[in-house]
Amino acid sequence: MSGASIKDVAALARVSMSTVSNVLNNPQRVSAESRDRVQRAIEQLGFVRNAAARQLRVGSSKLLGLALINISNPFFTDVATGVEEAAREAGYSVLLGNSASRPDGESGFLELFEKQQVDGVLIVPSGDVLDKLDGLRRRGTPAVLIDRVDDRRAFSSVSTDDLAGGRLAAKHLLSLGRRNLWFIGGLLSVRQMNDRLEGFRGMIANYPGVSLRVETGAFVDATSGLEYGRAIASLPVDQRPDAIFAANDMLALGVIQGLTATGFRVPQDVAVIGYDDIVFSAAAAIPLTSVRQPSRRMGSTAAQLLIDEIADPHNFRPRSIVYEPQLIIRASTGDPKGTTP
Amino acid sequence: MSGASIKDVAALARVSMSTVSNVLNNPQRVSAESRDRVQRAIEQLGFVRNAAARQLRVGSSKLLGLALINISNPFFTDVATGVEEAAREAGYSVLLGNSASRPDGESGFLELFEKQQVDGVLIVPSGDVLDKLDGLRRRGTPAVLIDRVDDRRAFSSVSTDDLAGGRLAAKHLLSLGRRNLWFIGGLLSVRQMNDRLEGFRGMIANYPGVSLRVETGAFVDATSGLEYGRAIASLPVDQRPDAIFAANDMLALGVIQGLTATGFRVPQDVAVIGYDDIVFSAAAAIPLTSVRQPSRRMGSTAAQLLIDEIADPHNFRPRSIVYEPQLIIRASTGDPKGTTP
DNA sequence: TTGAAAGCGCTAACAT
DNA sequence: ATGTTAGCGCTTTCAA
Repeated sequence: MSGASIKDVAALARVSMSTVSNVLNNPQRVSAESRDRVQRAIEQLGFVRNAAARQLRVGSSKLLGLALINISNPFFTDVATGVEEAAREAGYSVLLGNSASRPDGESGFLELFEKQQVDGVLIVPSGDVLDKLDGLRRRGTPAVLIDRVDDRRAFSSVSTDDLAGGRLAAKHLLSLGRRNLWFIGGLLSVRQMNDRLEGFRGMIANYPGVSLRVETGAFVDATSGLEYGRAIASLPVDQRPDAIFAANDMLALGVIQGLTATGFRVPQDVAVIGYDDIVFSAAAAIPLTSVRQPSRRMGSTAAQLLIDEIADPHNFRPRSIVYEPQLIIRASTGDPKGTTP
Repeated sequence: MSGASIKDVAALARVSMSTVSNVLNNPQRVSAESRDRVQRAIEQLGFVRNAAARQLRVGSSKLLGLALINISNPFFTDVATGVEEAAREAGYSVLLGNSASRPDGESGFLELFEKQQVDGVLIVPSGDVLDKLDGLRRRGTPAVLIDRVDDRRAFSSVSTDDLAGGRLAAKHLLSLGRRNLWFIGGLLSVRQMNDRLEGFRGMIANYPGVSLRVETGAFVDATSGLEYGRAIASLPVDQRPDAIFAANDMLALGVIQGLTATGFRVPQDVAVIGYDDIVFSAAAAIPLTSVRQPSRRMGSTAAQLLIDEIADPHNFRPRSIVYEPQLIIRASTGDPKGTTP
């Protein structure tokens, strides 16, 4: 029924437990003959090393924890793909946590990660987890932030310049002649959100006669976007926007659906711009203009930073890597062909 | 530096290790006073239980392993969301594995799962893993298949009737008057693929004068779809399809992009139908007709089956739950409005 | 109600 | 080259 242990393998191969262990960890120290016998015994018994026991003894699990806000958003799965690539190359596996699935969100996962003795944590923070991460680090588990920086520069981070991203979006909409702008996003306590808004606002400040309305809520998914889009129809005409900056593409795609469902034309009546440039934005009904983040690269870079820190915790200096966002113009803000890749 | 152990907590609270353990596992057996002291010590030290040690002793990890083919496909993340919901309710956490990220694919993950001592495995199988799963079960780890059945009925499974799905697709295209049909999919050794094709083929057999061409390859993602779509332009006119059934929506979305990029009109020149009905299909440039699978429910049902089996392995009887697929008609096969939700 | 001690499976220091 | 043994942190009898 239950799995075979090193003891069983040793008995079958007529060697000691440490020889089996050496076959597993230092094959060169073992004679070819014993090695063969052990290998055969392992196969015969279907022996699989018990990681719990190994971890307990060695202290390291060769596991990285990755806490994501929402696994349904392709931006995050791209990040995850990047993380997995870099992790695999360095011999690590990744424990993927989807905060949305837990009532206690990301901090629930941090605790799971710590219990599971991961060697390090990667996190796309939404709530206020920095204190928790401090605790983790004090107890020996390093962490790297993805998608936002740590103002105190205590943790390494890999992010995109969200202030610049917000400015890019504003500049583009303003250059199109739009003057009644809306920002739609999630909680402004989430740093990324706030920065995108601040960049947006800052650029607008240079233009007199432009109005900005800020709509924020708890959710930033397609469904909530749809509701925002629909709600606009019931507003007095003079309160309607002629352009919307949505804090991520899922939200933007939903907003467009809501707008078109209630008879608005995008971009003629309302231009819409998103953030992240997820893969589906290019192929959307109305191809979406978006501020692109190099999601996959962010993931692999962050994993690399973390792995370096794990390998040499003493010489560790926090590093903040900030990528430049890139504006991808498509039909949702007026590119007539909408064919930009 | 490194984390505190039960021993440290015991020392600080001036009780024995077993009392600390009891506070953690059987609080009612401990006097209120000791409980308080222990709780304070735990907080003061930032103590977090070492899961490795606990697992080693108890044998159970309260972890479920979920092996997915490709985390970038929303169908799979929907399944994962369902799994996580059901798992969480039952007190389990899930270890999410993305086969695409490993050279050894899913079997690499099965080994990781076994090493990590998961209590059970959920898998959307692509390769031939049934032998591996047999081994796992023999060693005490049950498994449930998602998205396909086990012909030998040795494992429980949750799937959609892919034969029926294939027939649904064929019937729809034929009713539209299409006569030169293509099937585009991945490896036919993958059971789901093969069934979708067989259902498709079976329905076509009832119609004389209809041609079927089958194109299969290693990948079933948007990129490979794009290439298939493009390639059609370079074919002699009499060899071109007037309808394409793609084995999943990612592929279908890619095919449409490839077709439109080379000047074909969808659905006028070529109708395209996908499979899964991922969330982005409704909002695509040309809204995609698709065969819907209840992805999230499949995930939660599968997790439930697995958890039941873990709870009572002796009374276990394999169960196969098969959902009926549903045809969702949109513009890519001619619905003029393309507004079906 | 509490404590002492054995042992889960593995590795690593030490001995042979 | 191989074997013996202690111990990682926890839970769980069993005794007190």
